[in-house]
Amino acid sequence: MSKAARTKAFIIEKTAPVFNTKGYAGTSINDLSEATGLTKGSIYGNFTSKDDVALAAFDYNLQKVQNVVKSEMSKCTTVLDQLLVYVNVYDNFEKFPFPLGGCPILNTSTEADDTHPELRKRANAAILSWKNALVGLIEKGVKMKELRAQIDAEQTAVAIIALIEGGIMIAKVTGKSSFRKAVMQSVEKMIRGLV
Amino acid sequence: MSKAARTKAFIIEKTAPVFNTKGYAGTSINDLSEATGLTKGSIYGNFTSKDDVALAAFDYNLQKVQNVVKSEMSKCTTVLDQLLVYVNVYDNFEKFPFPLGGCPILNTSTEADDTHPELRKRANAAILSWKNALVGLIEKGVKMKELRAQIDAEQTAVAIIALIEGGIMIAKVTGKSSFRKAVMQSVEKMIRGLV
DNA sequence: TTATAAGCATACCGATCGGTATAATCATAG
DNA sequence: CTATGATTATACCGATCGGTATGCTTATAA
Repeated sequence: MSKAARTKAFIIEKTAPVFNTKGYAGTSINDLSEATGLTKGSIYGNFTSKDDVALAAFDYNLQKVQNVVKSEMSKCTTVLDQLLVYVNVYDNFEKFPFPLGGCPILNTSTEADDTHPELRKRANAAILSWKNALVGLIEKGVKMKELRAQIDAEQTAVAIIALIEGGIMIAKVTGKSSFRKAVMQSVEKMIRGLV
Repeated sequence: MSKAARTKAFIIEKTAPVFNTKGYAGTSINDLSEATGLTKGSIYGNFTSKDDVALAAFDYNLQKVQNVVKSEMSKCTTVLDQLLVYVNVYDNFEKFPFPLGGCPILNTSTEADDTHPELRKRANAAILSWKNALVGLIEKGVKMKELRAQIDAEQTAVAIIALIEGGIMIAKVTGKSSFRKAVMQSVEKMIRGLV
């Protein structure tokens, strides 16, 4: 790993939480300098623009979330347990290495949908792949006779994502994690209703 | 109504959609000038700061949403129908005079939760009052024997809000209103499950 | 060990940021 | 119709914005 690659990774690691809390428009190059301890010049030596850093930071934050879920899922054998991983993970948010500032998909989606096509594209892709993963999981469960046959996999998948993201948003702005936990109970009900 | 009051209302009306699409940090005073056709000086003649305009704009956008719901609810007699107003309204988003840029609660919450205490406070209050309205409605339904007695009103209310906000977010970033409609079907199921 | 390039800091660019002092213009009560 | 205060525009403030040109300082392959 070259020096440049290491510095680049270092910058991403340090600035990702800043972008995820302050947002794209709310984050200045100066913020990136402060977060890394590097000067503006050295940041622009490794990235071509603020956009460039922001996109890499989003990818990093998203990876972090996906790693948590993937890691927990690998411990499960049944489809039901795999689906319940989401409940577990988002119910115990703080126990996992989650990105500072909450869910990057939620944050990036709401900021970028009207303002930043490239970031929006990434958030869009993240949602679609999440949804497809859920649909695949549910269909697998149906095939394995773990879940009922008459399930609308697509509708269920989108509802689960909406509940999770909505729950995160509510808990974050109210400062009450109990709201997130309440929503996760609804997610659990919904998942157990698939059996 | 004095000239000043009319101008103030005019500024709010014209800038509210700008704040709701570009966000607080992403909106400049120059944007406000362009949106109103007024110069910076005259905006600061009616408001003390950018914050001042932003807060008023949020209130305006929130009012707009609440008016739609209130107006539709007044046409309903049963609690069930009143609850289903949310499904109807958010399913047919485009047919109602909704604020440009989507749900102001969602937009403001995700941007301001880590950055802007005053805006966050307002978004927080909006969520809580929405939740309380739902809880009140559900409890009324239980008392009137319209709904089952064993309902966890609080949990149901939070779940409905989470579904709606999550659904809006997903639909907005993907550009597929069908996702929002799918989520609203889940909300309808949830509500009909209360009977 | 030394040549050479890659990596980083300093200093600067024009533009725009939020905000204000002051002058011109307008509405309105007497 | 005029006086007066309220309202709006002009012009400007220092600070910060994203970005860059230019050197100094390192890492690294020969």
